[in-house]
Amino acid sequence: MDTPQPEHLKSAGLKSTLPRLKVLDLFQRGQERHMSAEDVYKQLLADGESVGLATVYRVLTQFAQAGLLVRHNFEGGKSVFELNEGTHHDHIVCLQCGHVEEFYDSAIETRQKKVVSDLGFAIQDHSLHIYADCTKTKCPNRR
Amino acid sequence: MDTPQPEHLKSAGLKSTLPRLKVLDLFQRGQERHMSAEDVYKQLLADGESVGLATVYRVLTQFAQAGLLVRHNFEGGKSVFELNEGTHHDHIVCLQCGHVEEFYDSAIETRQKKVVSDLGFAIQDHSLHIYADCTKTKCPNRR
DNA sequence: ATGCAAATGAGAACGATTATCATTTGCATC
DNA sequence: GATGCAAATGATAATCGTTCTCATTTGCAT
Ligand SMILES: [Mn+2]
Ligand SMILES: [Mn+2]
Ligand SMILES: [Zn+2]
Ligand SMILES: [Zn+2]
Repeated sequence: MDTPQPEHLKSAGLKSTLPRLKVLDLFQRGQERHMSAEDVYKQLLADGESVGLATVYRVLTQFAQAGLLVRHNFEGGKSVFELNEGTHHDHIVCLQCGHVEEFYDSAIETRQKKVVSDLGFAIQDHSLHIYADCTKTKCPNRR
Repeated sequence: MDTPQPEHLKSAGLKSTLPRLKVLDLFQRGQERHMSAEDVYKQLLADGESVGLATVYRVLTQFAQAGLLVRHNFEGGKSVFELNEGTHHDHIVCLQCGHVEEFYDSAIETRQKKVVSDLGFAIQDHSLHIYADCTKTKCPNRR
C-alpha cells in the first residue's frame, strides 16, 4: 500500500480501518479505473492484501454513499465502481474488448435537462451508456 | 387471450406455441408496456393463463433476440421488456413511483453519434436512463 | 492498558436468472 | 385423422452477484 489517506475516510464519516484503507488505496493507485467488487477482491488478493469479499461489498457501498466512489450498472449484471472526482461523465463500452472510455458533452447534458423538465420531471440523475466497437488501435480485438 | 398472431412468431423463425402466443398477446394487449419476467409470469397467472416461469424467461429472451421485444436494464437488477415498435426511444424513470416515461430527442441522438465517432468508435447501441421525480399529477407519490 | 461500539470475515441466505432433464406439444408426413 | 420426432415446456436444481447473520476482532476514546 502506497499512501493511505485516512483524512478522506474521516471526512466522510467513516472510521479509518485497514480494509477501507486498502480499498481506497487500490482505487487511488489507479491501475484500473472501473472495478467490480470481484475485481477489487481479486486485485487485493493478488497484491497480498486480502480483505473478505463481504467487506469489499460493504465498503464499496459505503464509499458510494459517502461520495468517494460512483457506482455504475453497465450491461452484464454487476456493479462497477470508480473514484469520484467531482466531475460527471458518461461512458462508452467497447463490445469487443470491454474497454471503457469516458466522455462529457455539455450539449447532451443541457438538452437532457430541457427535455426532462419539459415533461414535468425534476431530474435527479442519469446514466448514458454507449455500446460500440473500437476502430482505433487501442482495441486489441479491432478489425 | 384476444387475437393471437402466429405470423409474428413464424416470421421471427419461432414456432407458434401456446406459451409464446400468450406472452406475445400480453404485450400486444398493452395493459403494461414495460414488464419484467416476474411481471409477465404473474400477469398471466392472474389472467388464468399459467405459463412456467422458466418458459417466460426463455421466451422473453428469444423474443428480444428475434427483435419482437426490447430488453432494458434499469436500476433495480431486473430486466424489463417492451414491444419493439421499430422506433428507438429513451426512458425517464420516476424515483418516487417507478413510473416509466418515454421520450425521443433527435438532438441528443445526433450529438451522441458525433461525440462517439469523434472518439474513434462505431456506435452500436446506447441506453439513456434518466432518474427523476414526477412533479406532475401523474405521480401518485408526488410532493 | 481497558472497554466497548463498530467493523470484519466466513458462511448462510437471497433474488434474479439459467441449466437440466423427463414429459408434452407442434407439425410434417402418411 | 393417426404417427413420429425434433423442439418446446415446466418443475426443479444450480448459478451468480449480492446481502445478511453472527461470532470474533479492531479502532479508538478513556
Ligand atoms: Mn468513468
Ligand atoms: Mn419504452
Ligand atoms: Zn475495443
Ligand atoms: Zn412519479
